[in-house]
Parts: sequence; structure tokens; C-alpha cells
Amino acid sequence: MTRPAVSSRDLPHPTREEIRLEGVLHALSDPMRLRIVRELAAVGEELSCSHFDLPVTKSTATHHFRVLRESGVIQQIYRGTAKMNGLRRDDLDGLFPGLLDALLDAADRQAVRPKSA
Amino acid sequence: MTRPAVSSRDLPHPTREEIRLEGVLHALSDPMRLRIVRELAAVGEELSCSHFDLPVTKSTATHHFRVLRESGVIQQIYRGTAKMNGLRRDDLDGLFPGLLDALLDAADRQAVRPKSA
DNA sequence: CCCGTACTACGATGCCTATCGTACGAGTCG
DNA sequence: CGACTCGTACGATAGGCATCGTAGTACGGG
Repeated sequence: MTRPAVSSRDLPHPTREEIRLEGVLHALSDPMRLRIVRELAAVGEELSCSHFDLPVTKSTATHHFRVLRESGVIQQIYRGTAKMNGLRRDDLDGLFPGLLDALLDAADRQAVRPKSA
Repeated sequence: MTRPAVSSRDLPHPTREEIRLEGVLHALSDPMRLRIVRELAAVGEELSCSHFDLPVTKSTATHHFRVLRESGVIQQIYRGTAKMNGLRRDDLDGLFPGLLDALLDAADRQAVRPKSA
């Protein structure tokens, strides 16, 4: 699913061709991860892990970022002490045109709905 | 997540408002269920459970159909001994315009790709 | 009424995963 | 160097889930 790491401190990512729709959907089916992706899309630029104020511990956050990276949804690189996260929009749009936008739009619509019973 | 059953032999479905994006994505993140949905979409009409020739036992198939129903992706009703399955296209399109088509298109594109390493 | 077909229910199993806490490694800045 | 920040690694835990097999229920037809 992922490329081997050539040096320490660099992170294995799937190539574009290795990205699987099922993996992307699974990654996005977790509320915490969907939230991360929505924020990345809204801001439109790379964000450090610590920028996100998630209601989970840091180890759990690390886990979610890894799932997103290994599924091909985000790309991560170290920038000094920070680890920057960016949406792989080009790859996703190339593989699945319109999907990411449809997903983000769906998430936006749901976010506006009454949280409900 | 689902309405209570009023009589035996009728199946609890979530109302349109109860359908959650995360649930839909989770349902579709399983290859077997994605396959079922793709077939339903391709045929465009209701299909009985037994119409599908899935590489799993019938108990497992029952499980997958239930997940799809409880997430709001399909609707199921008994018709004699058969249980018919239909895509809830109106509800999904109403909640998340364009999402279902984008997902089906993405699945089609992936299906054409070399299965790969 | 009896049988066959269609699907379910239940229990078991093994794997995956979301979560945490603690201890650690890598960089940066004084 | 030393301390601080950012993020990781590892182990534990608890719950979810895909799968199976077996036994059972509901319906329709002879």
C-alpha cells in the first residue's frame, strides 16, 4: 500500500496509482478524519498537525493523520519540527474527477443540517 | 439510527434526515458492498438478494445488505419470499447532490484501471 | 399439508481500529 | 549544552466487524 521509506524522518506515501477508492472512503468515514480534511480543504494550504485542535490525544491524532496519508488523501512532510499536511487534490481529482468536491460539498451540507435525533 | 419495526418481517430504515455521510462512506468502503451498489446502479431497478453472485456465504451477504440498509444507501422490502433491494437515489441525491454519481463514476474508473501491484 | 427456496438469527472467531498513557527522538532557540 | 516543542513508537484496551456454520422462520407451490 505504501512506498518504503528511504531515510528516517521521511514518510511513505502511496503513489497515485496505488490509491484505492475503498481506502479513501474508509479514511473519510471517520468523523475526526473528515473534519481534518474539511479544514484542509477550507484553508487551501498546508497545515501543521498542531494547528488542528482535535478532541483526542496527540497519539490518536498521529494515528488519524497516518491513516489519511496511507490512504492517499493527504501528503505529509517534515518542515523543521512541524509536520505539514496537504490535501492531495491533484491526485484525487486525476483519479476520481469530481469526487473530492462532491464529498466536501456533502460534508458542508450535512454540517448545516440540524444535528438531529 | 433506524426506525423501530412495527411488525415482524418489515425492515427498519433510517429516514432521509437520519442518513449520515460518515455512515454512507463507511458502507461503501467495503469492496463487497461497493460491488452491490454498483450493480444496483447499473441495472437501475430493484434486485433480489439472490440475484447477486457474491463470493461469500449467504449469512455474510445478509450482513452486508443490512449495513447498506441501515446506512441509508439501499431500501429493502419483502416481496413474497424474495427480498428486493433498491438504491435510495432520491434520498441520497436530495441530501448530497452529485455525490452518488461521483462515487459511481470513481468506482467505474477504478474498475478499468490495471488491478496492479 | 409438505417441501423447497429465500433469507435470518445466533454464536464463534480472528482481525482491525480508535483510544489512551508513557516514554522517546528530532529540531529549535536561548 | 539545556530546555522546550512537536510529533512518534509502543503497549494496552475495548469495541467493531467481516466471515463462517448451523439451525431456524416465512412464503409459495404442488
